[in-house]
Amino acid sequence: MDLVEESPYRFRIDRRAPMRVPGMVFASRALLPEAGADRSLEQVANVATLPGIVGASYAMPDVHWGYGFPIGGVAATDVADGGVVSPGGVGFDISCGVRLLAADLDRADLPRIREALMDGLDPAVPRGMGRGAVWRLADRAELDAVLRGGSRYAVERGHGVTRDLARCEDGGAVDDADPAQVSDRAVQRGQGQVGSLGSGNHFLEVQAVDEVYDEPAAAAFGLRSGQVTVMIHCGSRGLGHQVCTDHVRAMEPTMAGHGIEVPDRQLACAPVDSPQGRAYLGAMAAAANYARANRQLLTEAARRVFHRVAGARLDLVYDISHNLAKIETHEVDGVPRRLCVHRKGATRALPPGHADLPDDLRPVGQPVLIPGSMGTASYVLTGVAGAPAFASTCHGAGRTRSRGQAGRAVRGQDLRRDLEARGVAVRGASWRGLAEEMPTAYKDVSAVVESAQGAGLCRLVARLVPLGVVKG
DNA sequence: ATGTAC
Repeated sequence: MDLVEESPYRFRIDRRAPMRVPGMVFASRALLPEAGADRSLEQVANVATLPGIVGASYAMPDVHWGYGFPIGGVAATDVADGGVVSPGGVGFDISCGVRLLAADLDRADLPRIREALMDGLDPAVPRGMGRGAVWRLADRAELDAVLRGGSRYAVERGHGVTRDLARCEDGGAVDDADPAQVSDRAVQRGQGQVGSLGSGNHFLEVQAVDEVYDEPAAAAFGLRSGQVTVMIHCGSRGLGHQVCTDHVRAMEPTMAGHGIEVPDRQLACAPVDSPQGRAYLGAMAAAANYARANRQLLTEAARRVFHRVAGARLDLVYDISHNLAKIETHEVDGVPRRLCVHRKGATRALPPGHADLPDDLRPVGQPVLIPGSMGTASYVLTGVAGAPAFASTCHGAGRTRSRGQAGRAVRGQDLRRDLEARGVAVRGASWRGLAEEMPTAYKDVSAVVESAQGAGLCRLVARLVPLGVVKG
């Protein structure tokens, strides 16, 4: 893949047929995916062929190989110009995302209560493949209420406070969810998983604010140096996975009829303005709301433990997805256009002044939450004005080695011992799952966020370090 | 990510 270095942190893949736009990779030279080991830059070029794509096919500094689209990819299509929506541009874990809670505790309080907190969280946070959930839904009607209402429905039912919703993307629920487009099989898989972490890179972590880079922004977010925080990373579990599977299958046989040809079967798509496009977006919104309710219920589970063990409160800083497509208006060449912005392993980062931000955050910009790999730092960033890539930035460290490679390279027991020796308490779901998340299977998250800032995508606000991890 | 292949 030929890359042209436009400036530090910015590499172009020149347009050549059948690409409709160039590719644009935001990364330091050191973070660029290794050719041969990872085909994600070919995927960036493939995405550039999609009907209606505008600007460029973008890759964030944590880009790596994914299903059809790269993880760490952003693509916007023009709805009025035959623009498509593609389930592969969202990912299997629809509205997977991160929520950050701020405790009224200081890290100096932690040594004496940390083990009690971790022992309280361990049984209170359902996790692992399949297995258990905080909430048992009565019937399909109640699941439909979750699919329509997301965190708003959870709060209505007493799982949270109204203030939480002001600190959620979309006020806690995406509009236009269409539960009728969610199959019975997806419903069956989702019925018993609302309020569960899942597995893989999902976690609930007790952290401390280790360094503040931007005091006014941190203060507006409700964060101060030394404060204890809780980060929750999870998604839409089996329900979101089934929605993706179902709608890829439904789109495949309709593509020729829409006159769409793509270089990779995994780029299955349909015009936003088509029956298949609308069906997917309705189901995707429903799965997104499921993921938001999931994070809201896990928040309540953590709150109960912090209250019982430490008499402490947890206030929501923000909840943001990094796997989602949204219909948004952006200026393209000075003209406002309705775009379907796919962010897959990429985080929306609204700039200061944006109308969709709550009043108290509007002067600063949207909080962007970046989880690191297990045992390493996480970051809080904020959006900046005039950024490229339709107000998007990175989402995490980004894998460099597969799950299988990682699982063979280290034993979970050894990894846990190393983490505990470095002051990180570990409550895992399985030894194998722990091993697959070894930090050396990931890029350096600090280098990723520095590249994202260097590329003009966002600004650093604070660094968080782990004290204890409840691992999916 | 995922009842890690219907």
